[in-house]
Formats: sequence, C-alpha cells, structure tokens
Amino acid sequence: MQSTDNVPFTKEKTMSLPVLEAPVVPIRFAPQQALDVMAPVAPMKALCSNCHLRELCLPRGMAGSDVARLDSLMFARRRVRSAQALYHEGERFQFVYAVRSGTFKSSLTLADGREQVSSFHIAGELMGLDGVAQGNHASSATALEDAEVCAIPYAHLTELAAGSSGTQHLVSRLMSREIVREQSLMMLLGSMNAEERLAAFLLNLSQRLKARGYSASEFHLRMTRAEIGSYLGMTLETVSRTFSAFQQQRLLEVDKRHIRIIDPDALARAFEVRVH
Amino acid sequence: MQSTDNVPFTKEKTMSLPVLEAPVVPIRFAPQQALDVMAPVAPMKALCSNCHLRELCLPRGMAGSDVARLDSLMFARRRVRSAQALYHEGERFQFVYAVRSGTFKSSLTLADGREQVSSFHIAGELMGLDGVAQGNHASSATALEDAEVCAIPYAHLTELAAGSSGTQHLVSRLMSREIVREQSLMMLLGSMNAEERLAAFLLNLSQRLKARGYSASEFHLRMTRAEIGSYLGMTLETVSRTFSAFQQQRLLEVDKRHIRIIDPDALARAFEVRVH
DNA sequence: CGCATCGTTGAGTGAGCTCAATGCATGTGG
DNA sequence: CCACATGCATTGAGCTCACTCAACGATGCG
Repeated sequence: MQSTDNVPFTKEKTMSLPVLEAPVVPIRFAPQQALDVMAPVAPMKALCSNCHLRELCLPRGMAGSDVARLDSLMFARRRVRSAQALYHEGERFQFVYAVRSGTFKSSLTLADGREQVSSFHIAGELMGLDGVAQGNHASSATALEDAEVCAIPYAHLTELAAGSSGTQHLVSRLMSREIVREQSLMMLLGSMNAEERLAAFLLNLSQRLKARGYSASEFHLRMTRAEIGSYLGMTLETVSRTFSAFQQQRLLEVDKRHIRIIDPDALARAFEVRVH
Repeated sequence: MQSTDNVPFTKEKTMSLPVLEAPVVPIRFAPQQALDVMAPVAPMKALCSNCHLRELCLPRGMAGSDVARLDSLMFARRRVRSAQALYHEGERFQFVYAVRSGTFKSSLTLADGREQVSSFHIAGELMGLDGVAQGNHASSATALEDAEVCAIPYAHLTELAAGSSGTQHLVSRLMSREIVREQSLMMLLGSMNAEERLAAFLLNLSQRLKARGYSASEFHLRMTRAEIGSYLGMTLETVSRTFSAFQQQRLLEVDKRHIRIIDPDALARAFEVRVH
C-alpha cells in the first residue's frame, strides 16, 4: 500500500505547500494518473461565483456581495483517489469540504472495529461540519470513486461570517440542515423495515442526482451493498435481497450497481404509506 | 417506594422561584397547578451570569464579557406544564429554548400518525436548533413533567454573535454537538440490539444527571416505556422486557420508573464490547 | 366508581440475521 | 496466458430476536 503521501497530510495547503500536491502520483490505477500528470495541480484555486455548483453548494442563496467575499478566500481544490480518506475520525478539524465531483461516505469506527456509515455525499454537498463541536473530526470521509473537493478553511469562514450576517446565517443553516437530515435518518432507522429503508434511500439519492442534472430514474451506485447496509442499519445480504425483491415487483431494474427506477410512485408508496 | 420526590427535581433552588420549589411535592397533579396560579408569570427574566446552570448551558465556556452580553438580552422564562407542548413541528421558528428545570422530549409525527421521539432534554440543554434550517421547527417539544425554560430569541442571539466571535463559535459548536449527538444515536439504532440500546440510553442519562449534581446510580425516568421505545427504535414491550432482563441479571433495580443502577460497569460492557 | 393510562408478562410469528455456497469480475504473479 | 486470489453480489437454509396480539394488574383521574 503506498497510500504513503496522500491523505493524512495536506491540511496545511492553504498557501504554504502547493508543492506537496504536484506529484500527486499513484495510488491505485492508471487512467486517472495520466490525467493527473497533465493537470496543473499547482495552486488550483476555485471561485464560487462561477462554479457550476454554486446553486447547490455553499453559496446557495447568498447575496452577490457575499459570494464575492467567498471568492476572495480562493478555496484550494484537492483531488482524492477512490478509497482514499479525505480526513480521519479524530483528526484535527480545520477544513470543511465541499464536494466538486465524485462521491464520499462518512463513517465511524465502532468499538468492535466494524464500520458505521453515517452519510453519503455527492457534488455540491458539504462534509466535516461535525468537527466544529470538538475541534476534531467526529467521522472519517472516504472517497468512493476518484473525487475532487474544495477545502474551506473553517477559520476563514467564521471570519467572513463575523463581517456578514448573510454568511453567518448560511453557516448556521447548513448545520441545522444537517441536524434535520440526521433526524429523518433516525426516523428511518427507528421505524422502517428493510423495503422502506431501501426505497427511501433510493428516492433520496434519485432526487439529489436530479437536482444536479442527472437522471432521476437511472444511475450508478458508488457504494457497496455493505456500505448501503451499514447506512440503513441492515446486513448486506438483506440489501441484496431487497434489491431482488424490488426487481421482482417490477419497481426497479438492478444490475449490480446500475439501478433503473421503473416505478417511482410505487417505490414512494413503499414508505409513505407506513400504515402498519 | 414512594421514591417520589427525590432526585429528579430540585435543581432550581437558586434564588428565583423558591416558591415553586418549596413543597417539592409530587410532580404531576393538582398541587403544582395551584402554585401556578399564585406565580407572578409576568416578566420573569433570567440572567445567565448567576444561573446555577451556567456551566452546562448556553454560556458554557464563554468569556465573562460575552456572558454579560447574554445577560443584556434578559431571556424570558416560561413555564410549561406536563404534557404541554413548548412548540410544535412546523411552527415558525423564533426561539431556542434552554431547559431550566424539568424534562422534555422532541418528537416528530410520522406519516401514519405515530410519534417518533428524537431526543430527551434535561436541565441545561438546548432545544429548537433544528428550526434554523427552514425557519420552522422540524420537531415538537413536549414537557414530560412541569418544567421551566428560558426562551432565547434566535435573532438576538445571531445579532450578538455578529459582534462577538466567542458567541458565534459557541452557537456553531452547539449545533455541531447536536450533529455529533445524532450521529451516535444513528450508530445505536443501526447496529445495536435491544439490551445494548437500553444500556446506552441509561448510561447516557446517568452521566447527564451526574453532571447536574444528581445521583448517577439512582433516578426517576420521566418518560413512558413507549417514549423510550420510540427513541431507541423498539416497542414498549421490548423495553419493558429488557428492563426485567437487566433486573434479573442484577444490573439494575427497576420499580416502574424508578431506576437504580447496581452494576454500571457490566451495563457499560453490555454495549462497549459489541464484539458480536 | 369506571375509565384511561401505564407497565408487565406470555404465546406465537416472522423479518431479518448468521452462516455458507456459488458466480462473476478483476487483479496478480509465475 | 493461465492459475489463483480477492472483492462484490446473489441466493438458500435455518435460527433468533424482537414484533404483534392479548390478558392482566396497578395507579390516578373525572
């Protein structure tokens, strides 16, 4: 495993060590590598104002003047390889990350070593806000495919918020949204059966993909059955069986990780009814 | 038994409403009512700086100057009767509430009308932060016994935060803490069995009570078996049976809602081990 | 007193777990 | 290029934990 260089580093990068990023090299496969070499990985800063994700991501609903301020922070971009961790549970919290491309999972390690997945993140979504509480990340974030993020120095964000009530509210709202999101997941875990859980998961993912311009009815799962199961509180076998059941009911077409939703309404009914 | 009064109450006694506390009596019925009528429910403002909960509540870890600023806001205090709602799911979000005394549950109503409890709150804990996201409360808060809260106008809090990075960080940290708390609950719901869940619940409650100066080993539950079950993702019958099982294993003594933890270590092992 | 709420306990059942075998795809080393 | 190992997904068989349904006692309230 030469996961050598990668992860556990980088947080410094603000401005100091662009060097570190240059020879991003290996990690797993060839194809992306080639691209990597070509890319001018030097500074690699991103501007929110002309980012294609601006309507979904951090600047969502911000006034133009506030977005301009965000721009002034020039968030560093960072590549993350499939299976590579962006940050680890317990690591010092410095950055909040916005997903530019790719998919991540957030997870905790239980006392017995098993992994508990607490969320999946796709483009335009934020990760790391759970680190604010303790100053350390409460969970790890791992890329499920090659990905790219904006690293947002939390200290800069709060500085900016101090001078702009718009930004301040935004940060608060983002955190609150996270609380609400987790509440609904708790509801799911506390009171739904396997079919309802998987249906809820698929429809949620479908909507998020749709909001990003992808097909709501056909997509490729980035996560394994075990990861889905961990997230939904069931075993990978039950996930697999439930996929098969949905296919037999003609709600889905499933081919490994490729999913086509045939009957979204029936799928929605699967957990909306919830009577008995 | 009649372990009636004991533990769970009393915290108030500071200076404010000795009235309320004098006849520490029961908890549910008539007597308290009478008191209410007598109480001058008019202004009833509270100062954080000399609140006996200041080390646990909002001002926790704040600089003295910031606490002084909090004082200037003079939060209104509000009484809430047992079974009465402090706010309802969907209601416009204006206040964050700090529990002064008593116990609350936060809950959501599911599509089929059943209730899902998402948390319990005791003295010094904050409620309502989930309303920031949408501007409406995402859950309802209901008193499980006669209680008193400080109503903290969220708008004032953010104003104050705008001028004080200490306050700003505090609010952020509080919200983040909520995120972390819910993550661990998700872990619980996603990967623990009935005994582990109940053990985790009891130990958590025990610690929170201890932090407030109450006995960690003996306390009175304010919630029904059904509410515990909803919170922990199991039926009330299973909660009841699990209590009985713990009693047979000599980990607890249970008399209805009165709990005595006999063997906290064994109880902790019940879910810390978690190795299959 | 009668009704409602709460808690306990029993009996039976079933959803989802564990364990296990198999297939497929991909990567690796001889 | 083949042999083999590894990771992921599917499916079956059997079991068990927690659920449902039900009866019952205790407590408190109108």
